[in-house]
Amino acid sequence: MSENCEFTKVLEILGGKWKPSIMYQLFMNGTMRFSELQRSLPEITKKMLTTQLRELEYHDIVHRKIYMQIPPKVEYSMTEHGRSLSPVLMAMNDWGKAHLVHLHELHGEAHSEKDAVSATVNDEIPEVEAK
Amino acid sequence: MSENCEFTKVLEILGGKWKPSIMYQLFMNGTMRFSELQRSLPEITKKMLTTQLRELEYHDIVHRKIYMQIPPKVEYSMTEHGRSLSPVLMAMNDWGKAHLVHLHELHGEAHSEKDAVSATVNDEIPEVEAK
DNA sequence: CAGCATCCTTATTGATACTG
DNA sequence: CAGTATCAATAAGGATGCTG
Repeated sequence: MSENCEFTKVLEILGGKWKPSIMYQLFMNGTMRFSELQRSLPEITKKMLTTQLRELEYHDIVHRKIYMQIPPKVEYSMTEHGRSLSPVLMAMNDWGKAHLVHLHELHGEAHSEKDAVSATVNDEIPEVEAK
Repeated sequence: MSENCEFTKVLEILGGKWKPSIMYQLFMNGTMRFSELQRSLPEITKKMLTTQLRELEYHDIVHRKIYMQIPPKVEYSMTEHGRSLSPVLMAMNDWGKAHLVHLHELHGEAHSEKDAVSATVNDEIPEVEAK
């Protein structure tokens, strides 16, 4: 129950479709400009990138350094606090590399996962163990 | 970019408001019945618990063992594959315990985080470094 | 007991156009 | 360049009641 709260909060911070990817980029490259991040994550829109960065900044995960100049220049980097997330990110990344393959073997890449979940069938009949 | 895909997929699997908590319970208690899980996570609804468990089952993270009897009895447990997620869960849990406190210091528990993010202000003026 | 079906509310993500 | 603003679409989450 308290555990539940922990995980929920942690997911608020690093959940979201792009946050782990953004953090990973910043871990790898150190300091990055807005446009660099956008190039690294080709599928993210400017709006989403801005939103996610603002949330990460709010949680003191990334630092935003604004250069007062024309044209504007803004650099993002992990904060001290943000760097403490490294083990979590790395654990996720490692697991992904090691185990996502397994899922592709289970069900081919094709169909929507939601449909597949709904379609769960029971062709399994474990032993009947009376109460 | 490939990294992005990794993280996105991993979040599909362990993202969702309750999945980490469910998995954590199963890690701690081994095998649990549906009703036991519900008691452990008092705020989850039956619908959400069912949905999340089905998704975890689809991804071969939890095993669902059905006893053909009246009244029904269903037991959930982590699969072999699911147990490989342990490092990720533990990293999240550790980080939560160690660093969530820090956030409470930054901004009091009160206001909605979304509002707070929107209200981010710039009273910070870093050095001006021309291009 | 362990769900499923239905309906509904909120949150997240995205496309597009405009701005200092 | 680094954003905002607006609008629209989709997804996630939840309340409630019914069922084998």
